[in-house]
Amino acid sequence: MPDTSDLQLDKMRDAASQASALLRSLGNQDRLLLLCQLSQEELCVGDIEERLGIHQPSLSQQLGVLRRDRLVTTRREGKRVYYQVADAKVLTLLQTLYQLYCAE
Amino acid sequence: MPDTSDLQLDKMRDAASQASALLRSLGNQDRLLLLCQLSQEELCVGDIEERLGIHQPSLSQQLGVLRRDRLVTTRREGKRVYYQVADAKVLTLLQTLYQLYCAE
DNA sequence: CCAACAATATATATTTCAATATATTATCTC
DNA sequence: GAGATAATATATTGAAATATATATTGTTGG
Repeated sequence: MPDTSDLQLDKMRDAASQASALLRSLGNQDRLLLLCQLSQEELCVGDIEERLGIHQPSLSQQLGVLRRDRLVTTRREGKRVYYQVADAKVLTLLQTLYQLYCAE
Repeated sequence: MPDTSDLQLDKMRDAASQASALLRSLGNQDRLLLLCQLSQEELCVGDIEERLGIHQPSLSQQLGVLRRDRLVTTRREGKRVYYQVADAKVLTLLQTLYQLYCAE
């Protein structure tokens, strides 16, 4: 029979499973950079390509990962596809990371 | 010749490189769980094993990763090795993750 | 149909994971 | 001080996931 501490451990494991999945999604230089861009404004693939100098197929692949993990959503406008951040947790984490690595 | 925006991009890339490395270090369920334990108090391997139910070799391997990435330090006391968190950024991130996944 | 924009496919190299086995270090007992 | 034991670390292996570069395909608008 599970006791209180086992239940707590299950909850911790569940939280850790979700949290570590998000950390892996962000744990790539290119994905992190492009999420930083998207956290400021909605952008299409070409915009991101130009800003970050990441080649298109590579960019599309990373965007595909973020789509799969439901961290971004897309909107097509003619030939262009616009991306935006779809997960509030991402924005919170990006803010923390900004403080740790980009602020004085 | 690099202009201002190139310099900014270099800085961003550097920050993203460091940040994404940290995210990868934390991006594993077992490592995240054991860092959560260590964020509360210094613990030896056996303590962690008992609390989390992770098998010893697996635990030692994950602790080895955290040592390699300089996120924890160790102190030997007789047969036991005590671990503690050595990186303030880890504590900050854990706090944010706690708010996102463990708080109501 | 052609050009622009984006996604997918393919191939290869690398990293990571998980399980098992073995080694190291320190303590204890005789 | 020579084993025996406890605590921890390392090695090994095979499978799975990820990264990276290039090539190809799909979609839309002109």
